[in-house]
Amino acid sequence: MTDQTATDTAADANELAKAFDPAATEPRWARRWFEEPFRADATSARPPFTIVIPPPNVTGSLHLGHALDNTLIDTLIRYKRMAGFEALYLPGMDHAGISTQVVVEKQLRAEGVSRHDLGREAFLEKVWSWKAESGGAILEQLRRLGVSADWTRERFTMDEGLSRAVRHQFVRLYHEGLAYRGERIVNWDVEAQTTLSELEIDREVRKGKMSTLSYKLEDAQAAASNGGAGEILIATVRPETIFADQAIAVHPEDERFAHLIGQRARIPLTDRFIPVIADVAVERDFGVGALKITPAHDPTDFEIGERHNLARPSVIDLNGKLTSDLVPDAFRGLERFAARKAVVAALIESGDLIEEKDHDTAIGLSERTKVPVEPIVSLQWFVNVGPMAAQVLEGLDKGELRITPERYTKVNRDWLENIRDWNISRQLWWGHQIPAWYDGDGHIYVPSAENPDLDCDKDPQYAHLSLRRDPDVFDTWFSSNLWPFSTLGWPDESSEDLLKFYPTQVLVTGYDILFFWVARMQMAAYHLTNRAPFETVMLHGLYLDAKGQKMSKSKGNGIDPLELFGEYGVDASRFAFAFLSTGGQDIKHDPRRFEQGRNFANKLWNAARFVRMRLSEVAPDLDPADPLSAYIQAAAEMPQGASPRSRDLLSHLVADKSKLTLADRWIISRLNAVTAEVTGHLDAYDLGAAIRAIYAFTWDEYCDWYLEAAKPAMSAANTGTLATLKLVLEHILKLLHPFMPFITSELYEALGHRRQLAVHAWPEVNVALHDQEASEAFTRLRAAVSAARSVKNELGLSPQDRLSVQVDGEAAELVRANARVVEGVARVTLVDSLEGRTLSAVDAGVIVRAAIEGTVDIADWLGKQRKRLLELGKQIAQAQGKLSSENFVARAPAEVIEEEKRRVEDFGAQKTRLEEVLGQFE
RNA sequence: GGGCGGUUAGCUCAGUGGUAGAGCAUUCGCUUCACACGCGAGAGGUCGUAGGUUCAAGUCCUAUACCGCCCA
Repeated sequence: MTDQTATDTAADANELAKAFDPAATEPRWARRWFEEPFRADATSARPPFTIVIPPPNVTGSLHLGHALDNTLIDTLIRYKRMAGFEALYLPGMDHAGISTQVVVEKQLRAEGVSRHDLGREAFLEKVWSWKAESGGAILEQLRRLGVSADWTRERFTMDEGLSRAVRHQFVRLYHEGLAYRGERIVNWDVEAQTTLSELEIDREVRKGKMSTLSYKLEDAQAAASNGGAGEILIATVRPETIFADQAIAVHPEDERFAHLIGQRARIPLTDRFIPVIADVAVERDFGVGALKITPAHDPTDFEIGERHNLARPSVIDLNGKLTSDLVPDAFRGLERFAARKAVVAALIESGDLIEEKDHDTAIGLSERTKVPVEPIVSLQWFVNVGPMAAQVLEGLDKGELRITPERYTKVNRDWLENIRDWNISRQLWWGHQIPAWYDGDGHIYVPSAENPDLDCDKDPQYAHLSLRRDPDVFDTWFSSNLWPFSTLGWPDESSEDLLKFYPTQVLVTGYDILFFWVARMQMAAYHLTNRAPFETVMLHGLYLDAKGQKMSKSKGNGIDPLELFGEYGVDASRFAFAFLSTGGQDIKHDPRRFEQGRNFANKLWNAARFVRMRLSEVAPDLDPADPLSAYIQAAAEMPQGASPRSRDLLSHLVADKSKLTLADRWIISRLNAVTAEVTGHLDAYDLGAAIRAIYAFTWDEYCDWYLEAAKPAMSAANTGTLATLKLVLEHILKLLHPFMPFITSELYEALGHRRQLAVHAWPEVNVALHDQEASEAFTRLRAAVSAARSVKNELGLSPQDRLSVQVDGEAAELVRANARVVEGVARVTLVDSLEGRTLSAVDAGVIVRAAIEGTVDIADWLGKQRKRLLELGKQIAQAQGKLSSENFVARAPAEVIEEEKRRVEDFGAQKTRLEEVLGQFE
């Protein structure tokens, strides 16, 4: 379809639009890259370069963080594809268990329905239809972003293949003894009705109360030993849980309480007595120094309870309500926070509340529902991740995996070193149902290692049993941790894709999911595939709002990427993302960066438009037999062999410099240097530096200087200049393509190419293109032009006014030899001599003079020159100071010393001339 | 409590040892035949503070202040 599509384009219109219009260009390419995806070939001989997308959650649509992620990924992928790699950008999405279920439940609630009203099957149907909707929106956004993903390989974490991978992971971990079922204290989300892992909880400090309660000692003797006080005071922030108290704990070395250890005290509002125990976990400085131990409702208490063999009755149910026979009737059935108030009131009434004071309490909130989590004791599935973490740490030691910015390696390590068992079961419906079955006696049945795919209730060996499958599903990260290899065919280890594209080269993601996702992928990959899942982890910063705050739905400060795309264009947005991404720093939103991208796109568009116009004007006068002319004329890409390839053309051009002007030689030399620079930055994954280099070269050098300098030579007689114009522009398009794929593809086509730019080769660096002489000479010409412009400005002339100037200095001869360029660009006329008083501008190697006519106010000019003189004096003194220091001369490298000497000379010469110029006004 | 990042021009940010940069804003002048989403000429920083290392420090080290983030 390539050729057919190409017909309906700007390439065939006679002229490009005056301004770049993203809306007129982007949809066509976006559609093309989606409909004809960049397929990666597992059988190719090219070296692989793989990046798997951090799969977006199907909870809605993409935010700016995703747009940033995918821009960076696509830029690297497009670069590597051009550079000769078998580049695979593997797209897909995450079912995002709890997040998605919460979203759909919220929708249902708005309709007055609960998931239980629907039942599991009907509810899942709802979620799948939401997945289709959300997934479609995400896909559309990625499509608009122009990512060159291999859409034939799109994956979803609940695909058949990926679900199979999850099951294999679990079965294997179970038989290795790493996955187990046990009763532990877990974090319960009373709204979502599921457990949560540590990572799914946000800590927040809230204002609360700390209550000091009186627990009456059981016998009089104890009371006596307590200085007559018949009580022990404890501090708590959760008085409503006292009914589940199992002990009072004090620090073993706390003299205040030593005599009470072993005594018993009564729980207020009840008739039950609990022992006073000693445990080192008690903080002596907290409250009054004694704690009530409630194993079922606090993680620390749970641990203390385990050490002392305490029972762990629960008094709060899964809905967060007080329950159990232990709770007095008055409070039974109350919601936990209401219960707290009621219990406090009762304690005041009974006189057991000694004190209540303000206290900042750290509480855990469910990341998804924002509800305070309730620690509860429950039978759940866990993974002992210690051994897996150890494998990753070993790999990090061996340097098998690089993280950039490097500082995150330590963060990664610290987390792995202090890792705790991972609760992987969730009481949700949306997700991978756990492949574990139970019989009536509570025995566990898990598929065999030999045949993990066979359900236990279909396994003939268990036919005599009545098995019930665990209704729970896995934590969503228990599937996304397999993403880099499950998407490539694992557990089928002979999968062609897996063999070719795994391990992947880079993982690009925000540092905020280093623990959630990156570390878990590391562990799964090392354990299940015996290797690191990626060579490099490239972490970028978070995309913050203009005030520097995290964007969030609740704050309503989010910015929709589509709005930015609409306002500035996708290329401009991608430019901004690349430009802003430096060193993993957080990114504060700044519309000015998007404007810069838009302006840059327009600048490039107009440069191309200009070049194209000039070339088509002269094309009829050219001889098609000449290869350069043929290249210039080409309205369509020449058939293979008829036209030299562009890099050969460049070599051809510089081989015969007679056809080139100084400006041509200079820009080709600069192009080569910039190509080397950009390539180096891209290889180092420093996209910000790369785009900056391209931007500066395109705007400041190609447009501002080269195009202006080339204007006088744009005639049919100068095939060298015409070819240089086109060649350098095409190279710019190639260098820029990974960053701004739409406009570059469009312009490349408009310059007569049929094959889309994305599949062309990356420009090579060629030392033969370096031209020191031209670089130095053109720098002098630039100085002459700038000086001439400065003089015109001082004289208050309009740019179009012609001014006669006289040029002196070392570079005078060079300037005269290139008079046409200097006269054209600066709009001056070079003359040999001038009458009367003159006003001058001095720059490196040149002094440009113009006659002062009439009543020009030169006070301003004189002031500037004097200031300049002072500056020069300072610079010279500084350089001379260094040169006269024995230490400097003895220790500094020779080239640095040479540089300082050169400065003294250069500045000295300028100073002399300035003094001379000013002398005539003394 | 532990760890990390930031502090550079009015604003937002680049810049890891050798003459301080960009975009925007600002001053002056321009409908110069690619571009006013533009062109030219300017102005504007003792690089948070205090020490130190070095021939040489925005850049390396130490301390410190303030802002932000992560973990407990």
